[in-house]
Amino acid sequence: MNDPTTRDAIVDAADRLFYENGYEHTSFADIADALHISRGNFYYHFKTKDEILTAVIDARLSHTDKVLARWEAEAQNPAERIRRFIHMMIANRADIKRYGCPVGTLSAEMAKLDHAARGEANKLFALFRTWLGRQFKALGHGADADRLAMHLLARSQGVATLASAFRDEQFIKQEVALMDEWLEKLTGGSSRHQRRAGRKAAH
Amino acid sequence: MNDPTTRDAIVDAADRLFYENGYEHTSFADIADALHISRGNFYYHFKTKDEILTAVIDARLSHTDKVLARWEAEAQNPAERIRRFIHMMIANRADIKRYGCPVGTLSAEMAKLDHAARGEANKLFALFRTWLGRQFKALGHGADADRLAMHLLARSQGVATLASAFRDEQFIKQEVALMDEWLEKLTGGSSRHQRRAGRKAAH
DNA sequence: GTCTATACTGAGATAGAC
DNA sequence: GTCTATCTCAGTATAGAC
Repeated sequence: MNDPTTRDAIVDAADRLFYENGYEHTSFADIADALHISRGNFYYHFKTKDEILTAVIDARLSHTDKVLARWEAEAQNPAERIRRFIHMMIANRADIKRYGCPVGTLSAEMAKLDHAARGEANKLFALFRTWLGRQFKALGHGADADRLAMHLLARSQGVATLASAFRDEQFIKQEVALMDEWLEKLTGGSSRHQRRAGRKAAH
Repeated sequence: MNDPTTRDAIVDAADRLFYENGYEHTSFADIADALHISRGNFYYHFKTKDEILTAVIDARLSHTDKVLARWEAEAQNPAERIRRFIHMMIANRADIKRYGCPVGTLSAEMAKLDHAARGEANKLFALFRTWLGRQFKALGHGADADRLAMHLLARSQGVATLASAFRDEQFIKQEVALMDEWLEKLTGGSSRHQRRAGRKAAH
């Protein structure tokens, strides 16, 4: 905690390597080499690989928290906020094409390894789930809010999986357009007007 | 090739273990222990871990081929065949909940490892993709057949990912119902009539 | 706080006896 | 075809010098 730079650099590098190569496939040497630091120095900051994983997940959680709060603040209405979520896939399409979704692939790996951090990793999913659920509720879909949130999460996960398998960015754009349509229909086709009017609708 | 039993037993056990624990996380010892054979015997049949992986993928490919051919033969019309694909998720829901989709998780792991067998593993996806595409084409969606096939594949992948993350079988049923609706709409709501007219209902 | 040296473990792989 | 014994090497982890 005293000198955050080295520690933070380790977490950053580990975050990236876990995403690109997988948690298990990433060794201490890989992280140390990426930072040009020695393994000994490494162990001064983290005693075990699990500790790094926890730190990486925590960093992702707090980063996601901030992003969701920003979307909440910047976007005028729930439909627009949900659209931000959907269009995140466009912004990250190059990474998604190569490595899939960082949330989904980590969660899947933790499930296979039956790793202790599985619960922590899934909090990332839960974060999006509750946030999306809140938006759908605000749109007047109180009873179905969680179901809709899960549905949209699943759609994006599927898109990431296939885009990565077939290395196909175009597919991401196609499916994002379909999700936009779906959202449009859900908001009674009035969400663009709503945005302009600046109010939350109950359909 | 002379005595297929031991070799086949190895492929079977490896198939299961790769699915449940991941390829990288599965060691030779794990497979040997599962079969109660020695590691030496093991290496008589397969020289490297990659060889086993290739054998496992080949086995999955030929198995999938057979299943798709059976659906093609048993179901009366394209809509009914697509429904078989969708409902496969119900039949396998217990495994999906625990370990995700065998096709999607292997493909994702190969992508992260940047493994030589990535192309082979993705042939499993391609098999479903072309088969589904053929059904949609037969339904009269020639221009959109591949897009629809990819869309449906993505939906199922997403369902598997979320069902596994949240250990939620109910979610699979919910989403399967939505996919059924989607298919119904796509076939002009006439597919049930087709099925009833064609054949004894599958109960 | 950072480095070097080193111990320990398990996984991949081989040789050769039976 | 199957086994035991053994080798190598990468990955995890620790101790202690600077």
